[in-house]
Amino acid sequence: MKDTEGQIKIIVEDFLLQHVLECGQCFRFSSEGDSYRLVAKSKVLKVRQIGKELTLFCSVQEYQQIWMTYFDLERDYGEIKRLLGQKDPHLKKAVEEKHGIRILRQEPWEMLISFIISQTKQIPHIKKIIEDLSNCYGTLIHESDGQAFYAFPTPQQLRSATEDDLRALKVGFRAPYIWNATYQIAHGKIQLEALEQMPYLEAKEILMSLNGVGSKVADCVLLFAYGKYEVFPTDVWVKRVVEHYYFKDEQIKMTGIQTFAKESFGDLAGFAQQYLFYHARDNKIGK
DNA sequence: AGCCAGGAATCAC
DNA sequence: GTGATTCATGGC
Repeated sequence: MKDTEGQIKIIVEDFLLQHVLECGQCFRFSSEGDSYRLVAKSKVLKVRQIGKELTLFCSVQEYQQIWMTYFDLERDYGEIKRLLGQKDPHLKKAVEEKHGIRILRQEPWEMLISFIISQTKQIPHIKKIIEDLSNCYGTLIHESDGQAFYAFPTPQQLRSATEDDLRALKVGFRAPYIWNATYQIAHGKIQLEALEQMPYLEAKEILMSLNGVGSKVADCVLLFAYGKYEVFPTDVWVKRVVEHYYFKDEQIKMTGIQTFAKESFGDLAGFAQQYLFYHARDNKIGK
């Protein structure tokens, strides 16, 4: 690791910024020339990758306290990919194609609201709504070239939005879901920090007690914010790719997909899901 | 124009 | 308990 005037250079293996950011797990990033700019953890980060060299435009302290964990840089993805690749040829192909994926460690509250918004929406629209939410209710954290960046609003900040305010941001029928979840969290009815230490099913049950949070949204929060890697979030793409590759295009129920994933991928189901999802969506598998 | 999107609640049986 | 319908909005 080298530190040169506010930028860190590190060598990364099994890491490709494009895969990490564009595989559908996060929403607040944009491509800027040969770099990406992302907003997370109430920070704005410019980051660039050339070959195996990753350059982060931040201090050493910020890297060690935030981004090393955020990008999951201390995990051996080579080993994960090796184990998954030997399970079956379809997964092997997905892993080879999307070899640079990392499962980010994002913030529970932001993931909760983001994935409540995500239901039956396409990723570009999800990104726009999250930007609008942040611009309207979040804290100004950075300005450059006349462009302002806002942190994702805290529960307390989002409390100032009425249901109609939310509807104005085009969240549609999700407005009461977001409003209610914000109320529950802001008033401590549900403590998101407490889910960290809980077993998967117990934490999932609590998340699903929120209106508008079903099995898939809960699993996304548990995977992308809490690192519960045994989950297998099953959306339309994952359902299609599993049916196509493993059940000869036969229609399978959600419970069947979950059973299949648990038996096939075990503790690595979350990783397998992300390789399969990105691969399927990029190649329109099963559609 | 009609169908679908990183689904979930509600109703019908 | 399972299956169909409904829910906003935007992209194609």
